[in-house]
Amino acid sequence: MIGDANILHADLDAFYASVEQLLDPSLLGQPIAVGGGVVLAASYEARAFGVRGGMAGRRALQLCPELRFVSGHFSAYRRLGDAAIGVLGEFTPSVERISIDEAFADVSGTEHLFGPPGTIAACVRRRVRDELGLPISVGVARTKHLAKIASQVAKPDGLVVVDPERELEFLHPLPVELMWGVGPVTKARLADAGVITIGQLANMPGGSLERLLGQAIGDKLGALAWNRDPRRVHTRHRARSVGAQSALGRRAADATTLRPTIRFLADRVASRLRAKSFAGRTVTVRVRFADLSSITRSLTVPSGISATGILAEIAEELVLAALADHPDETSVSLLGISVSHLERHQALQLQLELGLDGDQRLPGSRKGAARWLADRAMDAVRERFGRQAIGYGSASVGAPRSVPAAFRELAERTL
DNA sequence: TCTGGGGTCCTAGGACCC
DNA sequence: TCTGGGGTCCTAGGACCC
Repeated sequence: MIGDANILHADLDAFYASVEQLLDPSLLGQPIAVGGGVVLAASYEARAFGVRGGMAGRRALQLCPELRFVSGHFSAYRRLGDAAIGVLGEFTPSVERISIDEAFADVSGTEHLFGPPGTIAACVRRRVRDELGLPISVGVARTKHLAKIASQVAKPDGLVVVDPERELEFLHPLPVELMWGVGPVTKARLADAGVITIGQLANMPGGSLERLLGQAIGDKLGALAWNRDPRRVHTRHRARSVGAQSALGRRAADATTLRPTIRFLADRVASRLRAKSFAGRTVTVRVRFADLSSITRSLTVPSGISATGILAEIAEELVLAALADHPDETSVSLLGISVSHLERHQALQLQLELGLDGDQRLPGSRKGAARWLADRAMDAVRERFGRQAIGYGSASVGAPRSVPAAFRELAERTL
């Protein structure tokens, strides 16, 4: 006996662009892009010309000369995204938020209150449209994977309910790239093997999928293609890493030039960690060169880090090591810092014992304590007066201008 | 045609331990 | 001295997602 189709996947359509069209109705029906140098989001009218998120603004304009660029209203995205997901939450507490504009919900056991899942989905769509003015597509199915595919098929502004008796009939004719985990590389590998549809993937001879894509991915896709998706909707997720990066155009590949950016990034990451009482044991830096090739270097230390200064020093050492390994590269186009192996931070204690730069190895280092206290004092000022109010000298001027700070904050996941 | 920022997961080799 | 096997951790790279 198979279960019922109780999983909803709700996804706001072209979210940022739809909000802009809501705020300024003269943009309705127009090809618009949020952003400037780079397209952060494009309306469906712009997508019809091939404009896509992440595309260079110049390229987008070539594809669509009528394209209008608008600067983003990021606080409105936050408010409206929260409100839309909040509508789902009025039907069930079992809501798993995936991003600003997307969530799963499990409506098992709510039928006596609100009717069958398809009715709930229609109601969610109507309410988001009536109360917030935004289009949202919803997929309903027995598994998360199928619900997600259904919402993609439903777009724009649609609803698709997959009958549990006809799941494979629905799934197998669809192209493989609709599956979660199939991107451009995997799609191309499958195409080389003559596999275009999910049904073809499902029927590949035993073992050939694993040989083509590796054990884990092969197994996973094989299961998904037969709609064996064991994942449940969970309401809470634990973050595994925290990071920040900045594109730099072209900067000279030397420590003096890069130090302010390293400070800026370390400050962002470490203050987010401290805000939630986390620390991390592994520091990873990413250096992208002018030709867009990139490398990473990482270091794992015995106990967690959350002080800006210590993180910045480790990151700088790693960046220097990376540059030393590539002496022919003379310019850097992006720097990133990320901290993983997160652990709960026991206030001051670990930081006191930490110490990584020279004499700080001594337990109970006064320098470590002083740094931690200075960081906390700065965090407190920012809490009252905002992030821009105060910063370490070099970090505060190191902020690159590529993307608004509000966009960074919108993309952050809560720890 | 040269693209932002914040994330997750997988692979593979090497070090190290038992 | 060379040989086996298994497990864990770290590092680097890569694909993918929103």
